[in-house]
Amino acid sequence: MELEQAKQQFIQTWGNFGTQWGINRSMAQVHALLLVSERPLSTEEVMEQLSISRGNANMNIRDLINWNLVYKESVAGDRKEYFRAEKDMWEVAKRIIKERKRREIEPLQQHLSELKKVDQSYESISFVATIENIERLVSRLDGLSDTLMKADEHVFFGKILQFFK
Amino acid sequence: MELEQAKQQFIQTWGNFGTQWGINRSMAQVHALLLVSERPLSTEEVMEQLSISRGNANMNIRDLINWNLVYKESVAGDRKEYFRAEKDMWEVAKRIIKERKRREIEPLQQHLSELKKVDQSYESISFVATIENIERLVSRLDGLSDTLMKADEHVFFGKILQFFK
DNA sequence: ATCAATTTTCAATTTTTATTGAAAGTTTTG
DNA sequence: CAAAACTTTCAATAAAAATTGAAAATTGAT
Repeated sequence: MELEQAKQQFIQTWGNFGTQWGINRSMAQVHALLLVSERPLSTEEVMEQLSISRGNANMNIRDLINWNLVYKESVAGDRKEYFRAEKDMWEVAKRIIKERKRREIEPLQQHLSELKKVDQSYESISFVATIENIERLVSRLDGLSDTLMKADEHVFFGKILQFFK
Repeated sequence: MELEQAKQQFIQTWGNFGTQWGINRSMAQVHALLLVSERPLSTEEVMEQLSISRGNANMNIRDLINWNLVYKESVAGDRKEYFRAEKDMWEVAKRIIKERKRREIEPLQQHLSELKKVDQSYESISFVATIENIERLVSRLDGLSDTLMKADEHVFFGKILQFFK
């Protein structure tokens, strides 16, 4: 397979994978494009290579910057902004986890904790038990993700695999 | 807050949370409804309580059964099928992980491995390196999920937290 | 301060995804 | 085996989400 073809393939695959995890296709594709690009790209280049509109390209690049997965970069003698993706995938994973935690897990925990304020009664006992069950699970996975974010990749996987084999 | 109100709230929250993770709202809501229901429910009851159509209720219940999160249950003297959710949330998490692994992670690994067959050339070196980086990350997270699925909840979190504090 | 280059916004539109509901299929009962 | 009870399917429709593109805003060079 030719390199350009393989890159296109990757962009498609990454886009599909993204949608399955609640990330919009364009955003995942822009991310993929920047991941496999040797040099930083301008908005124009992203538009062209993915055949998407200026607005779409702009918004998704901004989003990726907010997720800390893409950086602005300036190119000498050019006024345009250029963009470059973080390529260390362990870093990428940590940043995605960090953001999803902040945007989704923490609000969920907030909501769950509110729900426990339901009027006490015989019937509400098992409801509260279910909510607490969910809370326990969420906070454990959350704690695991903290561990993951703070740890160095090799140490993290090294120690865990060691333990369970 | 009243119990019924709290249950409704939970159904909404779980539905929203689901959509953020690529799970369709109705499916997450049916799951939530069954999670907080004391007794198994029939398709009719699901339809009524969530105000959704028969087709929608049926399909999402089937899906939940395929995800191993919901069981059929028969009620004596009633010909209808009734449905009950798995309420041990640690089990729920393990089953979701298992299914997403099978449906999404494994195909992704397959694709990535194909992409490495790109024509070798000076330019393709860094592309292959990026793909290998992603492969390494995916297979490590995948291994972690295996560990998680095999381990007992308390042992798992006990040991991991022990290690990193 | 001007103005061309560039970026951002957002209402309108398109595309994708989810939902409906009625018809077809299946199962169970008498 | 007829027919009622129940479940499944799927083409049509509706709703939600993503995308466009042109206008507005911003930037920065002179």
